[in-house]
Amino acid sequence: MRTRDPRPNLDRDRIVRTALAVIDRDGVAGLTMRKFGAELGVDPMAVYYYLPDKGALFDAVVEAVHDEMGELEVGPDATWQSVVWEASQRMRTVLRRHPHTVPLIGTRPVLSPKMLAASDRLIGQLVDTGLTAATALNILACVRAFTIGYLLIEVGVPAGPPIEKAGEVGDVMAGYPALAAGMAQGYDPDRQFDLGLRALVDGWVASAGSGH
Amino acid sequence: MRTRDPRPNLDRDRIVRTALAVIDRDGVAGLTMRKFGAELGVDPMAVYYYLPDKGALFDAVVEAVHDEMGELEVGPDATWQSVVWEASQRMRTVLRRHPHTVPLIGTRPVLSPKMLAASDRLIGQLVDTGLTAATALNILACVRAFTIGYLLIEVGVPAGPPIEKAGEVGDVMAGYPALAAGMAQGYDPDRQFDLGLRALVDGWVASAGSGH
DNA sequence: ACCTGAACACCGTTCAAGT
DNA sequence: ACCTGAACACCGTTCAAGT
Repeated sequence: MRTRDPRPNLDRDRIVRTALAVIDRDGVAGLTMRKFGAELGVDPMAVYYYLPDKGALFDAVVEAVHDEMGELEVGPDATWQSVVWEASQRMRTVLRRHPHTVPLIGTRPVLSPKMLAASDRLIGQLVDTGLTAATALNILACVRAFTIGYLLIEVGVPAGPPIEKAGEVGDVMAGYPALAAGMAQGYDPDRQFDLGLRALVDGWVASAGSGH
Repeated sequence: MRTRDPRPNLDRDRIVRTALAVIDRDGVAGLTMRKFGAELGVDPMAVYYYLPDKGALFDAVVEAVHDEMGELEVGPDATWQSVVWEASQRMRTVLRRHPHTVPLIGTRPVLSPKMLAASDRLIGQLVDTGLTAATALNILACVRAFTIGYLLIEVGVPAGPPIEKAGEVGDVMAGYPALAAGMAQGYDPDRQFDLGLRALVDGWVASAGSGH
């Protein structure tokens, strides 16, 4: 008895936004094309009119998440260190809003025009602060590796079937004194990350020069 | 007409070694329980006698790869920098032999006794060189993040269905001058990685002290 | 142009049964 | 103890068909 909307009730944007929402809620493995169709209120195969396959859907989600990072505005007195720092922190902030997408981001290097343009722009901004393009690319690759690698460990979302249980972590720690000592003060992932990022950025200056 | 071997022709070790070999050959998605049974020459369900499910098989593969890294022998004049450097390089070497396992390693933080013992040992070795346990854990986490993050980008193995094609990379680069300039000299992943790792290690000294 | 629905060729896993 | 085989409840995707 529902009136049918004569206009298409599906479009690429709605599909991608919904996919991201489903992944945020149910994880990557929780997004099946069949359940996804139900979520959208259409036949599961309707999605294939807009995207060739599930891989393309994942790539589109990766792009959507990257879009959420926006563009960096760089002041005239910015250093390359400040630009790199800001880029990394922003990536971290956005990915912590979408923890289930981290394995996707780390694993699907989308080479769409939009993604390439974003990289090109960022490298250009780094070059403007005095780096060579090659050095900019190098440090960006390293900082990205650190950022997503750290998030991967931090969120610890298994990509496949569930992980074997290992009992109470607290109990297990008893047999590993150095590990236990290291974790005695508790651990603050943000602080740890900041220390690592700072080391990576500052260390580049100390050991490799600033690109000229 | 074949004579049946009266002894079990399956054991956990053979299962795990074969699984790693299959993943090396066909990728993670190429390992299905049904094909895996055929590979082993048994009914697919035979594996379930030794491991509860596919996730446990993946965890066992992760452990097997970690085992391949072996233990670090640390001389009396070793610095924490040399220990961390060696641990990272060894991880990189082993994972480059098993590129398809990288997403698995990055995504399945196995907490088995063996893995915990290995971490405990390494932290202990770092403490012996003068670091506090907390600092050792922190820098280890950061170096691991960098190492697997870098490998993840480097090997670029899609975890899900195949990636959307983006035409010839060379052609596409035309519209992205900074990117093109950065890649003009070609790129040497080993050198890039070494620079990043060195920055991370040296930077830690410069900005956070050496733990006392 | 946009969506449906049946069909195909797969999956992982449970469970009772065989030896 | 160790392995089999049928069965269950799913998958992603193709393709012809509907409107």
